[in-house]
Amino acid sequence: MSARNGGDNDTGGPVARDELRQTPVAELTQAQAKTELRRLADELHRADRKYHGEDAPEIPDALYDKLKARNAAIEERFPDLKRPDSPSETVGAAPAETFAKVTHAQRMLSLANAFEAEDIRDFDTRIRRYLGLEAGAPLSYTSEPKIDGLSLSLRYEAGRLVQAATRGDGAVGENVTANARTIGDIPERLTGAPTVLEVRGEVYMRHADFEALNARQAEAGEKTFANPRNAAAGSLRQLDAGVTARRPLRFFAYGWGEVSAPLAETQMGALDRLQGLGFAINELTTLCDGPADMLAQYARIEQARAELGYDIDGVVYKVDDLALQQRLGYRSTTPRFAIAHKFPAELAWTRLEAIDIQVGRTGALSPVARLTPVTVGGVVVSNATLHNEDYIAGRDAQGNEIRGGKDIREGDWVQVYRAGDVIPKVADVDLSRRPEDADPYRFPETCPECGSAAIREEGDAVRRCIGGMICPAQAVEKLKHFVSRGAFDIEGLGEKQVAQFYRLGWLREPADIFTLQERDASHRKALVSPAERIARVEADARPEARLRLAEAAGLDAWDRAAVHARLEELSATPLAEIKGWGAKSAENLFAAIAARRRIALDRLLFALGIRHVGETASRLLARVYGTWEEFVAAMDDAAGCTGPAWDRLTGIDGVGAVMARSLVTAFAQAEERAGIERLVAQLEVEPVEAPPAQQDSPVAGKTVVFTGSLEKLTRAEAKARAEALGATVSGSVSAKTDLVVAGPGAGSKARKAADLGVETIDEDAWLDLIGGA
DNA sequence: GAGCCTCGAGTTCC
DNA sequence: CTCGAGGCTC
Repeated sequence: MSARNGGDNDTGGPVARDELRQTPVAELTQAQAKTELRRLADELHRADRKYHGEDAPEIPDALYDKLKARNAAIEERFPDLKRPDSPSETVGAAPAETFAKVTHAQRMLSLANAFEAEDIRDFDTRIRRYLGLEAGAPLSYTSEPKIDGLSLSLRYEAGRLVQAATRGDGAVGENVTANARTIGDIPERLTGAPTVLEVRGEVYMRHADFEALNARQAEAGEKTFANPRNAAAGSLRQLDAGVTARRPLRFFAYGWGEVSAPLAETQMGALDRLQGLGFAINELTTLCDGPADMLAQYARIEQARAELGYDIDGVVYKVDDLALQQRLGYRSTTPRFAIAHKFPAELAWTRLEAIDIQVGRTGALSPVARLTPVTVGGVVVSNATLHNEDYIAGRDAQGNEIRGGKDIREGDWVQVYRAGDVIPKVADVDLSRRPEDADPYRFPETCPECGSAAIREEGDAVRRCIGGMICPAQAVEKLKHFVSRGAFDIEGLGEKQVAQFYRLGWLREPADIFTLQERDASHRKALVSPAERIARVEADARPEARLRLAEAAGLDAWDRAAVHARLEELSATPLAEIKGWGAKSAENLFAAIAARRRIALDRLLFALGIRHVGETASRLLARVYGTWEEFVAAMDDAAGCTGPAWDRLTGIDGVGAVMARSLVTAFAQAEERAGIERLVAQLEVEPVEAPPAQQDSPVAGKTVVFTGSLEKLTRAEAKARAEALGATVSGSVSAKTDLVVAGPGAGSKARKAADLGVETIDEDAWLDLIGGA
């Protein structure tokens, strides 16, 4: 147990023993319960307040946990007595359901990965080439262990910690300020820091602390964590900062975001500066003078790994010179000046019990390995992806043998690892342990969910079910996609609910969502009769199909008559009276659905789930066509895959022939089109304003060319923005070009611009010109 | 036509 | 997170 955690329950002293001699919860009277809840609330709140900044907490952690457990038990037995200030809710700060979102002043990027020595040498070569350095020129890098925790950005203004945010998707994270303040390694105040300073680093948990925490959790009857990283993540993301305060979290600083004044001229200098300000910097951080030195340092850190006392998953190298870092800049998701050299993934052998096929929303048949559960990298894995047909067969997309041509069979012993420490994959097969009766796996040529043909297009890696909305798996996945975050994002209608409603026959397609309330009011929710639902699953050879329907109907086992009766009953029962719903949640659901009848064009386009058309493409299309009517007309006009409408579509930067054909086909096919029309009939589609071409912008009427890589904008965005400001964007530089915006890596176009005497500026200058935002 | 970069789609476990 | 494939640049 760490020094920070007061002690074990048996060291709790008289108070603890007294607490434990309480009346069992089951025997409490109402009045006793009420009194005790008040006392527990007082005590726990006081403990939470006292905990911060004092060496010795008022009560030991084990007792704190017991009091909290008792409070929860009493609340469970007497829910009506639960206090408004219940300690089981958020302590201190105003109760919040989730963390507030925080937009990072500077994006928190991830790092490119390297696995081999070769990758590191390539990294060095690439950087030298990019910077135009000669082979022998000196170039140093910092190296430091890559801590296996979660990244955190700390914002200090005038030396005070004002905000702590998780990485999130890099652009927007979660505000965990109250929690970060409870971490001992994170200073509340800095002296001598720039006015604005964002410190970035990793929150982690030491092995010993992790084990002590798990022991405590187990004793308190709460869930234990699979590994220190999960424990650290789970602890930081507590809505109750009082809980975080009791978790032994630590913090290493490794970088920074926005700063009002430079920290130093080198990476190493900046880290020293951060250390001087009071941050912990990893003690294994060193300076390397080239790839050979970096690899030697990698070997040293790998050696030291087992003794460190905390998890690391590789080594990070960064160009030391900050001016060079700036010249190298960033790609869309990673800096060019840094790379993470990952340790080999942990491997584990286990038995492949079965190969199952899942059907996705596009009809893709994906094989999933069902494994005898095995621990890999601290997590128990029982499923793993097998990618596709070729991967199982031991062939690559060109039909060449891979992995020595070992085909994977049910019953085999397979080697599993977690790619990027997350996604379990099957890496290898032990042929010597293959059972004699193992047959080569035959990839199905019909859809296991609906029996339709599953066809593999020429040159495609995946086999797809052609059943469309006939296929229950595709229908459910389409519905899930429809309600997902970037699409309709209907509160109270998540994956579980749509799957359930589909099984009950209440929803067949997205349009049905908007008629649900009406059907609910008339006590006839089912669009598919119970008899039909039952016939459907009885036609399915797999017993789990029946079981799933029975479960959706709220039964434990398949019994045709009972299922039929339940389906009838549920269809006729208002949602508000169905178990697990209630008046308020039903009301909220219908309100949320109604609120989404008005939907922005880009969300609608994404929600349709047309192949190759994702979030980004939907946004582009919406900006170009503006309104639903305009968009549909364009799809119809382009149906022949030729003509001006087709040219306009494929002329959009980011839309090629494949996506265009996919779009046009979706609107031309009678059934798919009818489904779309049924949906849109329920909606009011908000136009997306292609910001009106401004006549007065500094670039209005000019011809602009973008070249090289842009860092703050995608090319498509840059083009759209420039056009919105009245500029014409061209692909090649000519005498007619007014302005060239050249990012790093610009080649022939920048040279041509120089030859022609065309004005050339960099991306930042461009953003200044058009007014930033 | 090759090579790079980004997007889309599919994946697991908590 | 990773793979595959689409789309763009050179």
